[in-house]
Amino acid sequence: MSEEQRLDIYPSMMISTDNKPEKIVPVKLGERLKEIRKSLGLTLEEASQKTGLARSTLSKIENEQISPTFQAMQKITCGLQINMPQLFTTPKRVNATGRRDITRHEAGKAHPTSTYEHELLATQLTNKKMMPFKSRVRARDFSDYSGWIRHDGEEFLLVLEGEITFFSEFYEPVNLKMGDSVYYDANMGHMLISASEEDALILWVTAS
Amino acid sequence: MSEEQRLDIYPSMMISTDNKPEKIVPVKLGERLKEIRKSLGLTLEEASQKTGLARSTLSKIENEQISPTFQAMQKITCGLQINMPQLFTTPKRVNATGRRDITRHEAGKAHPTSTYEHELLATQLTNKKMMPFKSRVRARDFSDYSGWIRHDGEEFLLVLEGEITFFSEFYEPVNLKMGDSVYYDANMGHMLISASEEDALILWVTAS
DNA sequence: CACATAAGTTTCCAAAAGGAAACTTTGTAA
DNA sequence: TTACAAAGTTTCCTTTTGGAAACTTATGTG
Repeated sequence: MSEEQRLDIYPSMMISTDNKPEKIVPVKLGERLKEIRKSLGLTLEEASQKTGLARSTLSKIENEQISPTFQAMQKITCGLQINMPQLFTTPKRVNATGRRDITRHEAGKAHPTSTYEHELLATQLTNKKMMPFKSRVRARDFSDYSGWIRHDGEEFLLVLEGEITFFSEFYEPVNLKMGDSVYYDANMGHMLISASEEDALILWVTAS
Repeated sequence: MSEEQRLDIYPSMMISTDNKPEKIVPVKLGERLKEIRKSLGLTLEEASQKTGLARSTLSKIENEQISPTFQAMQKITCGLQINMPQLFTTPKRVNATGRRDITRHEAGKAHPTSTYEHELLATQLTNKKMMPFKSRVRARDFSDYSGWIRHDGEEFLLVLEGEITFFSEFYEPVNLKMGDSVYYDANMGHMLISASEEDALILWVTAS
């Protein structure tokens, strides 16, 4: 399969990349931190253990009694596994909201090619950031392809059934069994073939 | 829980988060500040006047001799008319290429919470557009949650094992069996519980 | 209800940040 | 090269942060 072919399975993939300039409003850090901690279901004590900051310190930060040092903030973001900007931005609700699209088992939109049988998921929705589909991998050999597959964005792949060999431009081929997954930049040449007796089934999600 | 993000499922989500708990590298704040100041063509003295911080203080911050307080950082961002995130993110983040991260079956990074057992995938890569993880759904009831889960971005969910009930703010609850999937806006309130005898296993991919 | 326990706040002190001024370095002109 | 000014760094001291423990406030439990 050439790369044009590959691209044609991305019809509704015009992804809304409305990168609005992040307008950061000075936010009450303490308040925000408390929100975050609560949303994680953590007590001060637990947060203390995760961050390495004393629970008294966290309390004071949350109540705006002190202004944490950058160091302290790093401990917080790192310990709670969040990123800095999250501490300053209150999650905005500007993007689309309220959409939902269910795809029942094997009820996706079929899209066969010479090397795959794709089953597109959530095709009712357009303008989505991700494009999920299941694929039955029929290719068995290099020669089933006419070259590297390559396109914009990033791709996540999970093996649902069987086994595949994942080839990519800059890495050794690797075998992936059921349950294994790989995340890669899709502009790096890639392709894959079934390595199991039955054609493998994979889940693919792409984003650009 | 109110409308804030349900952060516990977004551990290493976007920019900058390294996965090492203690070994924080992320930002050389001082270096970054110096870059910014230079690019504005300001001397320490001028920056001092604009920010209200002593020039000695600015010097020490730039040379990483001290860790500024949040207050100081606000004075900086405000005085120099920049956004907080600019201090943490190096602007040169463009489309990466050639990255690849394999996660073997059940070899993801565990991240248990009260309602889920998450297994984060592809955690070696940072700055990715998507965040994939598998989750064992332990919640069995509404009451296991303290409110809608809600956060930025869009989410794709595929049931790998068992059965779940998917609740969302604007739709009737719906049951999803193995192989079923759903795509939705994550800022619409949502939550889910296992409906099968065994706790269900799902694949989740989020993007924002 | 009193009691036990967990969650959160305040106190107190050591440690670190922030500011004024002294000091050093860099750049420029004679 | 010296003289000088501007830029940047370090010192010294005051103010503030951050941590341990005492204290107060919620949340059950029998």
